[in-house]
Amino acid sequence: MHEHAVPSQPHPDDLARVTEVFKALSEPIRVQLVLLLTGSERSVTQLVEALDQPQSTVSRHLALLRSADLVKTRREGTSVHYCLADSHVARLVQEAFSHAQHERLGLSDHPAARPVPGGVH
Amino acid sequence: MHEHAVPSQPHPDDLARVTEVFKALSEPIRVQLVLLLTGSERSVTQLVEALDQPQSTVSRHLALLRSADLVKTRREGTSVHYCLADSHVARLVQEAFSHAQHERLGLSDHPAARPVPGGVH
DNA sequence: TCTGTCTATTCGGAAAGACAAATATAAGTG
DNA sequence: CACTTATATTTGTCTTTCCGAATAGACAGA
Repeated sequence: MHEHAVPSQPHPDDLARVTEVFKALSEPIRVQLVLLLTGSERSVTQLVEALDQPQSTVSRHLALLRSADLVKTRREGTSVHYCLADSHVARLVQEAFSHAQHERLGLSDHPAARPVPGGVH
Repeated sequence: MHEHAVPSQPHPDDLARVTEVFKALSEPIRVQLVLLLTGSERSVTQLVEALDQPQSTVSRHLALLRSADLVKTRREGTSVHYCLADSHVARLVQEAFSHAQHERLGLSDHPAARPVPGGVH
């Protein structure tokens, strides 16, 4: 298994892109936005309500996610609906949570990705 | 597939941990350090040479990675050897590069993770 | 202990990023 | 056009983070 590997000297564009994505996901509110958009699109209003944060704050973070091409928008009348740009981000975030969960549950090293439905409480 | 999912309202500790990890990986030099440590441990001197950065800079970033429990150290005489704390980080970074590569190559959405050996030049 | 090597930490300044109120823009309604 | 709703952007302030020279600490050999 694992015949594939990124060389320790990666393509500069890839390195830049990777860090851009990680930076975009380095704030709790933005990770939460990604989670909320995983599986279903949502309007800004819905996101503001879900996060209970000022509208300008949510909008600003959405703008950042959009400038990183992690989310797309669709206008519908006066409201704007956001959704994930592709499955990449969701997958990445999913995996990160899987790891965090394992750590929290005291598991040493995970043998195979195996998150729990509902997220283990 | 994909019966598992993180709830849009994740465990607070997990959210904190996830953003901590993403933040740790949001700088090019730190991602490069992880790449260099993937598969083999390295001394600080080796890392300094590989990255061609001031020793204090490399050491400072290593310290951050260590405080995030992403790397471990082993002392050997006067030198210190770093290695990844577990397979989580490597996996996450690996996946991020796989995504970046796909994007760079103009592929729309990847159907299944399938990185290229050597990283595609 | 003195010296050289290797690594970690400190420190001051610069740059980047976050916050939220206020303001601007866009679209629909009458 | 006037008005409302929904979203975006501007603005000033504050916090965080980064950089790297300088300094400190740890270890081995003489």
